[in-house]
Amino acid sequence: MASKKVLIVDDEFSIRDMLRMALEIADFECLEADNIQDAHRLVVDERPSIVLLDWMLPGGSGIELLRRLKRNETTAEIPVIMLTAKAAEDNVIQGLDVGADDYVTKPFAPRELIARIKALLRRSVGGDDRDRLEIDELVLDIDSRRIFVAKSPIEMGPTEFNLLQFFMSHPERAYTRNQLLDHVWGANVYVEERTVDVHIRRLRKALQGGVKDYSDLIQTVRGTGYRFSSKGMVAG
Amino acid sequence: MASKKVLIVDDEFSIRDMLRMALEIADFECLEADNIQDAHRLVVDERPSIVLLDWMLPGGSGIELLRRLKRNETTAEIPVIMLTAKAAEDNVIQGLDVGADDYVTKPFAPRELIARIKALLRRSVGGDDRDRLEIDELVLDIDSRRIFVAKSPIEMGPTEFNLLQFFMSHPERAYTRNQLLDHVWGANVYVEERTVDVHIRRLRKALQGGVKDYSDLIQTVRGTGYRFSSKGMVAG
DNA sequence: AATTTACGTGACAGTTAAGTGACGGTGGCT
DNA sequence: AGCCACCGTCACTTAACTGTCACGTAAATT
Repeated sequence: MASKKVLIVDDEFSIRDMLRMALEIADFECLEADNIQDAHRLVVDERPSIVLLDWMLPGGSGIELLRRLKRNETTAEIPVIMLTAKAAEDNVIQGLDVGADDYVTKPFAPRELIARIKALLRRSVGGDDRDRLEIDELVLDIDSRRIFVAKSPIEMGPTEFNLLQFFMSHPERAYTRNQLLDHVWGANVYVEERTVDVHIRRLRKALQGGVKDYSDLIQTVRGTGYRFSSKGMVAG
Repeated sequence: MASKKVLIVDDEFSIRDMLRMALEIADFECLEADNIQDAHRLVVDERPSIVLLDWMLPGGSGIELLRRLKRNETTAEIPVIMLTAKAAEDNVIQGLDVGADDYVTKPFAPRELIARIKALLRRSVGGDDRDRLEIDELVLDIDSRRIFVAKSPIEMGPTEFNLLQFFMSHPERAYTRNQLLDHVWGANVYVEERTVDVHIRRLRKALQGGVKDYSDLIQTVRGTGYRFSSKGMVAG
């Protein structure tokens, strides 16, 4: 198995260091962040297989990040393990409610943590989650984060990829620009509605680039927004 | 899963907020109300798939709303889950009598609540859950905002779509031009009555465009306005 | 049958929404 | 630092839809 990426989010250097060491011994690749902004960016850009999230962080508590991740379609599936001080049982409950998949109380034995990580990865990888979405000869490979048209890869930016992933997981449905912003960009980000148009255009352009032209899978719904649909596809 | 609308009726902001968060993570679309009047209006206008109803509300207790909903034919089918303080066992009995479909006592785990919501939706919706209106081979798909005639899509403008959606939700009934303006264009817009005629014509034309001609579902009621009716449809 | 009234229809111009190309800014990478 | 990819926004173009009119036609009224 290719080594899996683990994102460590903790503001204490010593803890990160200890975790990194334990994880690397267990053959995981490590990413680190000591604040929410970096962490979120790393999740989006690097798409780790799992996130270890400390509860207490400067600039917004861990639950804030957790909410953001779970609310966003493209990051919600990534398992999150909360790291929490022993006393704060309340937080555990709260965290599990918001969507954390497991928690470990400090101080913890690295062995235990790694066991839990492996358990979660087994669950998420082995489960019913499919790692690719396809329509006709258009294939979106979630694991490698690549798009193929008739077996050959086509290029697009991360946002276009996320947008397409969202569309392909929710076909035959019209979405407003704001809904797309919520699902693809994440709620509580502030960007103009019209920005969606531009990314739609970039995505369409990318979908034209391949051997086959799939750009009209993305349809404009005037007065509303956009829709992804394979209905009425012409064979050939 | 297609996202379903859930109406949260509770006067405490914190509870609403918590519920909204949990529900959005579970991919539900949320509506909120903190009083009976707003709640009732939202039920009628938005037609949520389910209502979460707090027992204690300012301006009339939750049971009042429950009665109103269950008494009305068009809202009676919407499942209602009561949210109730632990002590008040009596209320639960009373609520179930009046027609609540389930209840959850506070404090509750969001996971549990979501499980119940899903259970109820499964029960009431049955299998595949798409919002659509259909008459014979004419299908209006609300989710994708498309019209199909005999499975193939036909084109029309937004206003025509809205008009048809209104007609198909209110068949067998004559409406004056002004009523149509109110319902389809919205009150407080000022347009000429005759404008309706033009859109009716455009809609009829669109309904002729498909494989089958459905234009005479829209009938002129001379001296009054128009009516959508499937009565007297000719087979073939 | 003539007249009046209401609706149907095609055309038109103003308005609004979406498509598009360009640009500056940012952050990662070498 | 310098380069590169990408993002968000803007200004402008293009396309689509809207509302209204003028005129044609059908139905009621006389």
